[in-house]
Amino acid sequence: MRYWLMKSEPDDCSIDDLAAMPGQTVAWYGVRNYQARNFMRDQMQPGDLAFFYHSSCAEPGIAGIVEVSRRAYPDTTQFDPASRFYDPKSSPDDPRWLNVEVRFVRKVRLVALSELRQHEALANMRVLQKASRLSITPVDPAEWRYIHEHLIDAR
DNA sequence: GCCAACGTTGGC
DNA sequence: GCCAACGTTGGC
Repeated sequence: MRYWLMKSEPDDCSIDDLAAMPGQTVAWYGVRNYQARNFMRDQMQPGDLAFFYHSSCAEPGIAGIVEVSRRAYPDTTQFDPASRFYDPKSSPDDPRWLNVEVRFVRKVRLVALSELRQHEALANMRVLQKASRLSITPVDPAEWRYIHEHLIDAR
């Protein structure tokens, strides 16, 4: 069982959008980066937990907790010419892109990126590194606990 | 809107 | 296989 941080643009799908979905689940389609794909394919398992992170928005930060609810399977948008995620080089026989599915667990007060930066214990988090663009990153269990104890459940 | 970082593409 | 050009991400 592992911990993750998953970025979503709230204009696309916010934590509130996820909570409002049927079954409170969403397919994490559209990942077109091999490192992130490999995390999904090789490591992410149902039951894994993740910070749901709002990116590319006015207040970037952790907005909620989600759980992996389905292991990786072929991303259907890669075969859809009408999709912005269409990949003409991928074939159904040998799908290049996969996605997991995640389920809403809970919303948390927004823990801003600027706030995460203030904690020495979190300095190694991938999301805090300069120009960190990877949309799915592993989170160390100690960091996961620290964020809960000091930033989410505190106050 | 700017721009740094960095992944991908494609010519050679 | 190198590497320049290009596109994208995402904080600010």
